[in-house]
Amino acid sequence: MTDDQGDTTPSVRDRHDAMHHEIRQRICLLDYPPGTRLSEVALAEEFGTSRTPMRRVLARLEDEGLVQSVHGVGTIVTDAEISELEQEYRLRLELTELTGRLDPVVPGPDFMVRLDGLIDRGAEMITSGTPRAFTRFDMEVFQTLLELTANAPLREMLERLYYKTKRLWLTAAIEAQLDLTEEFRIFHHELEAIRLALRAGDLEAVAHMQRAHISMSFQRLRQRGGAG
Amino acid sequence: MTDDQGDTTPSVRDRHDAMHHEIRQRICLLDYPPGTRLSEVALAEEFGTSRTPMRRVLARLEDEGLVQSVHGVGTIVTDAEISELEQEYRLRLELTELTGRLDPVVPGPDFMVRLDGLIDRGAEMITSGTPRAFTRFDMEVFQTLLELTANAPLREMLERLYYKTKRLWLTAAIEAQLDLTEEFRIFHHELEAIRLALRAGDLEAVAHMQRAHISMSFQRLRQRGGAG
DNA sequence: TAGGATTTGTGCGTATGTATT
DNA sequence: TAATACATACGCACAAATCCT
Repeated sequence: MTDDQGDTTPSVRDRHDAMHHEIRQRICLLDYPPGTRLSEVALAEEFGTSRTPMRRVLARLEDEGLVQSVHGVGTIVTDAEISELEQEYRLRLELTELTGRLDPVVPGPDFMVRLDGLIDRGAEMITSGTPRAFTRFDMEVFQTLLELTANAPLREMLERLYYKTKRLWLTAAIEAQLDLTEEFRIFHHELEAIRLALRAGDLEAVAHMQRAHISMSFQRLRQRGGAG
Repeated sequence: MTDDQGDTTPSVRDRHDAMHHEIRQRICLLDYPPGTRLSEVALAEEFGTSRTPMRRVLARLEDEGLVQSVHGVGTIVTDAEISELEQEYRLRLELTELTGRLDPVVPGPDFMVRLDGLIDRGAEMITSGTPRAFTRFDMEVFQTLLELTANAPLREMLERLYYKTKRLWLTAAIEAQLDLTEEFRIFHHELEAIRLALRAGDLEAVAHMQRAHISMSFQRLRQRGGAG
């Protein structure tokens, strides 16, 4: 009798995924900004485990490029110049477009209801949102729109690229003194456009819409970053 | 004084990469066919280390989808149906095409010399090659052609997809009773076509050439696999 | 059905490397 | 320059889970 159904005791893998997900989110929310030294023992204690499983999580984060462990020094949250980020952004553009061609999933009415809810929350966030809340919201939207393709490896790679680029977006956006309220507004507009395309059942248009906005978002970052 | 240059003592990461590379190659060469149970202690002893670093390697292979560790059972080399492989193949097609557009690298004369050498070896292999030698050769060609793009994340993802699909190609090709000599011949022809495109400096053509051949290769596999 | 053999997962002490004083 | 502090890397012993007899 294993836990193949229902909520019995969480398996080893579940705990691993939960810790990985949590720490990855902290990195993207800048709870652990680039350069932060993460302590194996401190994290292990916090999550109620020992160093060994935590090292497994940190190793995975290292393979994903989010942290780097150096013997004798520590596990440091990685940083990158905008120029280094550009390769990842351009690849992310192309993979995003692929979601419209590779195993697209026409969403059901429940999906549209969830999207409506997200868009409403996004509208409220324009005036009252903090950078942190906005990032959380962005992550939630990303995970939702990822359901529009059934191609598992594509989803996996898009997720990797998203977290690797998104965490530095917030850092760079603050440093470049971008008008975050304006960014919120643009994002909200993007979501409405995506909803329109979804209602028309045009998943390729949805993908191109996302691609265009990611491209413009990076463009704004680069212009301000290069200027100021 | 660290080992940043020259051949001083290999670093921790070097040993890790070497073990990972070796075991991954064994999986693709069918030294460890799908379903094989890998022993942590046996592998650790063979590589002259303990379980801990070996577990780190196996964990990475698990993240890459090549093996799966189950508590109390063992670490098993994963298997997949052709239908499951199709998603990965289609994504690989698209990423291969991207190598011609994302940070293409015009190769120098030394690269062309190496390619000439590879093509010559490929010609010999048509008559005298074993499936194992052919796979090794295919891996070497893949790594060489990967140099034609400078986009690091694209290379990384292409590598992941290559090993995840290639290891099952050999299994499926043997089971579907494909004419391997004919496959060798086709591959050699592909390489000559790629060389032609490279001499013309048309990297986009090189990418499309690779894409076309990967597509046709999978097509042959699917036809025979579905028929017999 | 129960028990033993085998395997992966966990916890912790120790070794090794780095940075700072 | 040397010593001390502290971090990750490693190795081993034990716990937990599964399979086979």
